[in-house]
Amino acid sequence: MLLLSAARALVDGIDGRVRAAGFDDIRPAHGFAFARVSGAGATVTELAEHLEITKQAASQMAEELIRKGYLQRSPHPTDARARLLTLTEKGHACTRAADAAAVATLEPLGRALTGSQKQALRTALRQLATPGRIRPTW
Amino acid sequence: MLLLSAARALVDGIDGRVRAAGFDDIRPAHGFAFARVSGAGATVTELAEHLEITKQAASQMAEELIRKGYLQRSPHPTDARARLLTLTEKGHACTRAADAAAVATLEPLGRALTGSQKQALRTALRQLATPGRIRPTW
DNA sequence: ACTATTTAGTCAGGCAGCTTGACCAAATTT
DNA sequence: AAATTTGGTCAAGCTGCCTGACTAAATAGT
Repeated sequence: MLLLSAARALVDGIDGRVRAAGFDDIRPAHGFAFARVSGAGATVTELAEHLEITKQAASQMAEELIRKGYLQRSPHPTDARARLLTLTEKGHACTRAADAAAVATLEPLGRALTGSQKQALRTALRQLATPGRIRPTW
Repeated sequence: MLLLSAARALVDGIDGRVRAAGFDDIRPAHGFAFARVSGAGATVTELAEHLEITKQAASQMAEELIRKGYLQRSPHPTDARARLLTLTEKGHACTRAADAAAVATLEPLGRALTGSQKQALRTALRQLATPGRIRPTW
């Protein structure tokens, strides 16, 4: 229960700060999409695999984020079927805000724990976490 | 990310084991309902508050869990408007299975950590967790 | 080189789980 | 005893996901 509550508090904390920063038309789930698209970009199919949803659902989400100005589509450099999704400047600004929000949310925790406690925390979470399977969909 | 992944792994682990135990017609969200209903029981309104959803949604969920044999309705002892939701024997069996599933899922973690590491983990999670707001709905 | 299969993506329709709004009956307040 | 609040349901609608069917480009097989 503590673990679930902490996870929820983290998501709520980040979401609240991101919204407060002016990005109030997106949901936490979109953050997981941004994480995959940032960097070299991603195709709809790659996004779908990362989020563990169907291509159709990923396509809809991409459409929404494009419409809202966070993503853009460009022709894929090597595959004429595919189209590359990348962050717009607004998308980059939003991920920067999310990073800052995460830091701010975790800051009191960072101050409250000693170095060895942080280490123990990482160890425990890593022990439990399954690689991949990040996005909570329940 | 580690924290979210760990939370997801915990939920997936419990869900998988509960399903494997034969309770394959319910979702993790129902576990949070059982937690509130178990004990002295609860009304639809109390359930709604606990799950942070509307009364209508809680009513539907209760209806479903009654239909599937996990809950039962009885007249409320002191309020003729209200009806008390309680666990059936099947509901109790399911919560026992869920408890066992949680223990089994966390068992490797328990073996891997020293006492002081467990203590540090609790401290850290408690620091972050908001009282109430357990159910992850994002 | 030509056919067959796979892969990236979209269109269409449907469903589950939630919402808001309107309402009734019992309890509580004034 | 009238007015308000509270517990619960009915009805309708929305959203985010799903399955199924399809097109076009890439890749594999012969």
